[in-house]
Amino acid sequence: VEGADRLHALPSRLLGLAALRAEREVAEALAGTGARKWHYAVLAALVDHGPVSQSGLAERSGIYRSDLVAVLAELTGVGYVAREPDPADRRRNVVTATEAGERRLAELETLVAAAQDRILTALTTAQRAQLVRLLTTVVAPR
Amino acid sequence: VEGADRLHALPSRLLGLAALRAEREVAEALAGTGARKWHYAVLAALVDHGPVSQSGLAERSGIYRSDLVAVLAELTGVGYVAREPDPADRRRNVVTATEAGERRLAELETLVAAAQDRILTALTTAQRAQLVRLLTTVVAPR
DNA sequence: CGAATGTCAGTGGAACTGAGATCC
DNA sequence: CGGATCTCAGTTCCACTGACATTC
Repeated sequence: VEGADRLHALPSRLLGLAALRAEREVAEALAGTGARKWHYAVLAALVDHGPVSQSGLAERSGIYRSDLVAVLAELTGVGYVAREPDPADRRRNVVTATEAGERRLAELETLVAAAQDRILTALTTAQRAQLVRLLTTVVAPR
Repeated sequence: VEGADRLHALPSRLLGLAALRAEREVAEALAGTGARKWHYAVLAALVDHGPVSQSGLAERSGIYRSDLVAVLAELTGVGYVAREPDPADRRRNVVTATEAGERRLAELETLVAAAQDRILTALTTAQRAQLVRLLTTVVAPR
């Protein structure tokens, strides 16, 4: 029988390990400025696509709409986003990134980008692109 | 400005998403027979490399020494592994896979393999190998 | 009415920490 | 003695669920 290392080539295991390190790298990078990954995700989603309702924002950014509440409370508390009732549908809140929020996003952007670089440090530029392509395919809705 | 989708091409995000789906797929596959991913990891590590102490097993399989205790309790409880004090060093326990454990591993193996297949269903065989190669490089000790 | 929205409380799993007991 | 090993208790974080009030 071959001395196969079942664990070390298992895709699900490799994904878990890589994701764990990536998560940590990002968290560590953002921790210095008191931000967490959802702060970046929410700000990026808002700046890239404009104001939305909370449920729409949850869908865009991937956060759960329950957990979004706490994140928005933090971000509005420091003035990075504004949350106002939608006059057209009073069930909804319209969430908008403020100018301070856009500046904050730019700041976080460099930190996140540096973290990505640290995560993929062992890969060439072409390999990084390929990895992103493969992962995008894997993650794509069936 | 380009309408760039910062989030959708972010490696750390893609890794997190893919890992989450993979984790779920494996958990779901194993849940049918009452196993969890650590059961497979521990059995595979034991069968592939032979008996070890708990700390060695923890290192091999990636589980924490603290959490390993509970997993071993479950596996010894149903007779898949044996845990005996090491006569040469009585601080240690020697953990061994029983014959029933080897049969159990074979059973879990097919379930786990099927889960991997479901995870990577959108990729060709060559792409899967490439993904494993890239992830292995990313995860490799620096 | 049913359906959607925002909010809150809570669950379960996993990674991780700290401390004790035993033994080298 | 210092250091390693096993064990237990507990913390923190995150994805996720369920329920509720309000509004469409």
